[in-house]
Amino acid sequence: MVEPGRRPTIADIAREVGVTKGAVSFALNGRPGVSADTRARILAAAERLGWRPSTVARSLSNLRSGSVGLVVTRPRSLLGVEPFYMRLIAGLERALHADGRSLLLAVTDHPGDAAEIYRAWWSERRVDGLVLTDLRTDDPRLAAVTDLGIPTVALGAPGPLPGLSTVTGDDGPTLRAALDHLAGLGHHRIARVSGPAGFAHAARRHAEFAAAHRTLFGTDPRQAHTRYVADQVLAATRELLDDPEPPTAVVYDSDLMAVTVVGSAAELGVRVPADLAVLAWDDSPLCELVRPRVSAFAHDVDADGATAVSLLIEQLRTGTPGHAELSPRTLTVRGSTAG
Amino acid sequence: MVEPGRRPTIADIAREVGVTKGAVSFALNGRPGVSADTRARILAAAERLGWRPSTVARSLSNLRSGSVGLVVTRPRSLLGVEPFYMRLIAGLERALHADGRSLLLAVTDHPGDAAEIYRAWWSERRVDGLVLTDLRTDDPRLAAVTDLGIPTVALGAPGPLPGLSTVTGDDGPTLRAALDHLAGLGHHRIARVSGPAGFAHAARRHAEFAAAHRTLFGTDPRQAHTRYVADQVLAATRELLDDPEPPTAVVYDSDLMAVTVVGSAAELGVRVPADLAVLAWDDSPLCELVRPRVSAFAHDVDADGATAVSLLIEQLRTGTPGHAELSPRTLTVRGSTAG
DNA sequence: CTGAAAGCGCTTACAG
DNA sequence: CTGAAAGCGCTTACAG
Repeated sequence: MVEPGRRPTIADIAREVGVTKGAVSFALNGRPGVSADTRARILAAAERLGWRPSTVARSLSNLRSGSVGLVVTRPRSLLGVEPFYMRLIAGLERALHADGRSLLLAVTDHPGDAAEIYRAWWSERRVDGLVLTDLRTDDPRLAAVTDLGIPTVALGAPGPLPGLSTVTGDDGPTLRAALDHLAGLGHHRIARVSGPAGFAHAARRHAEFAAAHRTLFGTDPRQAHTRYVADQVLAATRELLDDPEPPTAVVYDSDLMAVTVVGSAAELGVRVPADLAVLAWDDSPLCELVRPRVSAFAHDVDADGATAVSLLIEQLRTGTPGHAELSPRTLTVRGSTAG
Repeated sequence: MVEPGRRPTIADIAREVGVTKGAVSFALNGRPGVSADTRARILAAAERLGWRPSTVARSLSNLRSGSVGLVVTRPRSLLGVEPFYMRLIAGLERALHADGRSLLLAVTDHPGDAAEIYRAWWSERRVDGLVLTDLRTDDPRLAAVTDLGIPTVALGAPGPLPGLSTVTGDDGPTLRAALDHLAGLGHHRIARVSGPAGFAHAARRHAEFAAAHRTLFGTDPRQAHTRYVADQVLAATRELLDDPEPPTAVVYDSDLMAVTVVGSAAELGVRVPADLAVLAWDDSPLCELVRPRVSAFAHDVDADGATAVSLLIEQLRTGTPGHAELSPRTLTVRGSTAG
């Protein structure tokens, strides 16, 4: 008998069926070592009592927490509007949930805190592994996870990293496709506004865009680095437009950046797309909020999150990091780059 | 000696200092029962070894998980663009983190799943309590958490609920302020587009807006219920505008709704604010993305999350649910309701 | 194949 | 004030 309110344990089942707790554990975990008849009676009792395994008890035995950690190190003000993070979190949670795991989340405005949080999580045995995003050039977090030996997957890493699982992507083809699309519309002064150079992905795209531009036009493109904040994006754009030979098209490093510019076109003194074509890296419903709607390169955040999770789970099982590709980016043409 | 890679436990500290594990536990938790000298030596050893408590071990002893659960039951497609959820999650995480707790998150497209997830979390001892949002009229989750006896705080509940902590707000004054603001600009045909009637907050605001409108104008206002999806919001707006005496101002139930309408004003055949003034419930940077910028009633999501968390923690400690008020809403006037 | 026992890393009621 | 021991709910190596 289990008094109401108390949640049943394997001891209750064992008493009910008249076997040991060990036998119950074997039966419930589908391991050999218990007769078919006993197993059936144990499963029936578990069902009848409404037994579910205690996650913490199992974790303590396993020395595994069942959780995967993600530290989002972006300003809170950005988090609300930049759709990427919510989508990433939802995607990771879905993939982890499907494997009976959960996501441990921390949000901090200060990037330097991340390594400290990892250290605490690891020593408190809160996480079995980590998902890293927004890798920086010379990222201090890499040393931290390597030193501590935390199984980790780096999502969107520029390339394979020693000891980590990585989900990498080659942005070159996408950036060439961006240039091709715009050049096909008659543009030949095509600039780019990039995220902060401190981000590995921004630095890499910066270099790859330059290379693609040189191949196509034989010259270096104009590119600006800026933070993902509205007024700085507008300032960077204004500076590009102040050039004696201003660009007629700009590729932005996020959908939010591009949407901000299209929304503020009048203040910038340009018409989109007549004076300035605008193309976004990353797509989201934000791109459909402004007029003209914003052309964008979409990628499948859910799929990339699932890829990262499966690599990490595999690494937890085998001890060996794995590598995979980001989902490809596909262009959706809308009004902001109309012909 | 603790071999490298292995994380130290209180047994290591006990051996190092030459006392029992119990003494170590008392010392580390600041409880009486150990001499000042021993305590100091224990703390020093813990520091030297880099000891941190194992969360799962502590949870198993305490029979408390240290986690609070949130199930977000909105379509994933909405989650990316609607800033509220990411802000709520970040706010809850911050408040919980400050208390050494963590947020367990699940995202599901299907509202019916939530009660099932609560049940699983509870029986697996994954959570100590829950945060409920987006209460529905006759919400099946209420019966579930009451039956199971899960400590729960309902954020944005219409009023006190038996057995639950609640953070409630009176929307009446805000809706009257909305009408006053618009009437002050000369509007007297003021409609409202509301979220689905199934949501308790939408139903309540619907009724309170009607009451406020009757008080001010002596007539019932036109109001429409719609899902938080772009085309349905536009359809509802179009229907209002098709009236022989169309409204000259509309109050929308979210910033995203209002921004969608302002972004699509041309398709709707209206100029904002000349033909149609637009006012949003909830503020976010989205409101600054379109032109004209959208006037909105802001509230402090972070503060409300912190309030919910502190009520829940108090309830976990005392067993008694508490009640508090939502942060007040403040109007930011922008171009969409310019004079 | 089966069962009794130890162990995961903590906390705490209880006896000296 | 101090210490030895049992317990939280599982898993699993080991002996019958």
